[in-house]
Amino acid sequence: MKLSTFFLNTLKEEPRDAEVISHKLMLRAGMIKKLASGIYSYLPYGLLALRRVETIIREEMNAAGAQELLLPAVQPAEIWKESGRWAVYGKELLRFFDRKGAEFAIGPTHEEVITDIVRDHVHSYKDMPLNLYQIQTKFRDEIRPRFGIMRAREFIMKDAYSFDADDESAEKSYKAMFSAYERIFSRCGLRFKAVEADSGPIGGSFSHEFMVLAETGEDSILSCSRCTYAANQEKAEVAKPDVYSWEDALDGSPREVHTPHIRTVQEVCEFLDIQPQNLIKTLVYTTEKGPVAVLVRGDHDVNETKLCRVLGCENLELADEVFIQEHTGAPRGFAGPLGLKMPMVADTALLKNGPFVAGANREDYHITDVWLTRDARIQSVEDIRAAIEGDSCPRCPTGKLQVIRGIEVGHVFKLGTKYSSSMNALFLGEDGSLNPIIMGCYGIGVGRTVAAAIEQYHDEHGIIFPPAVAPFQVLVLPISLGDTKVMETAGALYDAFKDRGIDPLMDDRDVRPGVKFKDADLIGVPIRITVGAKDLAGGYVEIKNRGQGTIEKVAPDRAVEYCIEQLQHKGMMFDRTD
RNA sequence: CGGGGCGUAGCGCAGUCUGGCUAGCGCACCUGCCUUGGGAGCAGGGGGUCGGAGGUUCGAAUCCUCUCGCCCCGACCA
Repeated sequence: MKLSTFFLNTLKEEPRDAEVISHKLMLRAGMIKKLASGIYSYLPYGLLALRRVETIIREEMNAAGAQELLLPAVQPAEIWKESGRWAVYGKELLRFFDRKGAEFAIGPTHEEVITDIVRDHVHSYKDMPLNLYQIQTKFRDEIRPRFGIMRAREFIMKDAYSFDADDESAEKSYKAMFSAYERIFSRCGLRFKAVEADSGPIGGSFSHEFMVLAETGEDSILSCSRCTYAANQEKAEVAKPDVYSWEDALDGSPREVHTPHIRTVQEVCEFLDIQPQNLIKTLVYTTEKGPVAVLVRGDHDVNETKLCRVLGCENLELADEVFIQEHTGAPRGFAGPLGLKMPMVADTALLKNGPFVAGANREDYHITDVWLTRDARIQSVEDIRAAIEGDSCPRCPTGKLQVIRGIEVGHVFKLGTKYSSSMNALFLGEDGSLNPIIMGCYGIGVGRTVAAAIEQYHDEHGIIFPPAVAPFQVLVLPISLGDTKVMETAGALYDAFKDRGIDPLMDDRDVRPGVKFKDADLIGVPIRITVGAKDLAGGYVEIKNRGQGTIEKVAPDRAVEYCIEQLQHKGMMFDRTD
């Protein structure tokens, strides 16, 4: 491709609305253009990168035995009502009417559609295992789209669905996808981590998220320093602490102290001269099963996902001021476990390091010398707090959890029979019994993967594409268009790359060299070959590795070979498996 | 949905408080000269219903009312 005719417009100045690096660079490098909030066009340069990722995904999915199909973006309300999600999905599902008044939605995901297909075509255990996938545009009407293509409303996603006759087979399907994902992100050249995730209300025993590691990532990951345990913030467990002994618990007995207008953790600590870890924070939640008091240490936060699972409830909300006054007998800030008349759940951390200070359920009073299991009627002690840096690993004896940031690019989970049951996707087993198909679902944000690659690989000059994702792997940059020798050499290199099956980009624009160099750095082509008159007189061209910043002088007739070696040697080559 | 901010040329901005000649600047774009190893210089040029509607006024980018869009923080969420 010749740059003089390629549809590419780079920007010198930073777009005002862009916040994160990948968004800024994608706009500046002419990859995308915003049409509306969370809705973007892919311009040719951006599309090339997107296609690279798509191709890798396609190859690995096919290699794993999945079959590609294409599903409609517009979906009738009926199938959503059948699965029960029409009522549950909320405003994120963009709904509308057609001319006849029939109700439709734009697909945010395709479980219903795929289940509808499979229930009509799969009737026997002999038809499985089956794995079908699609790569296409989806729409979720996000409350707040941001970060450009990373969290857009319209986005391109690969979704695969597996169908199995029994759990063992379903687990195999899951593992096959898991390792396909490892290959996909490895081939993209990304540093990533698969972390345990909460499978949410859908249930199921497995769920993993694939996170591209980047400082600017939106998600927190807790990862063990010693073993392989890693989980997202929602799921991350905390090791059970040693429980205090009853001898310790004997000293002191609960005493009320006057704490006028002292209600926040910080205020109580200052007033009584104690540390937050010596305080019991009592939070009142309302659920569909009634109110519940949740006790955590003053320096800890409740993890509502874990709490929900422990309580077995679906809706969880912090109670308001009025509710608290009514049920604890005191305004917000003075609730405590002693004498509280509602179910209580305490976090495991409260089994250790007593005694504690807690609210007295009486305005302007707290209670000191509280030993939780001695003094309060606690229904259950569970792991319900958010894990934090330095917590003990739940899987190994000595590891500590550390917090790292990541961008979620993939999610694999077991759906079980949620959709097959509600939508009647049944099959006949070997024994003649009729059962719902066991499903799994495996997504990859394609556009987000491109953004994540940029987020992970860039410097102050621009993008540094991993070669497998790069729209072009090589850029031929002749310095002076007026010099015949330069243009001949550049042209020969350009043709030679094409002969070797590499599509090079040639900057044949009649602009000053500085402009070309700046653009080359910005758009992040992995290898740049500069052809200049002086170098040619010396018998060489200059080959720059964008990632390493190294520059080598190489004879023109060896240049193509050298570049290919570089791309292969550094593991940078776009390596095909099919 | 709550709080904050912004809409003036493709991009980045000034002008708005305190109304007044033909609405400016930088980048980008076009023409010419010149230049050619890290976003050169000179000269000339094109491009705007100042987000939209209504109002006040002799006169509105500027003041008032309504409205639409966009961004950030928060709440929320695959």
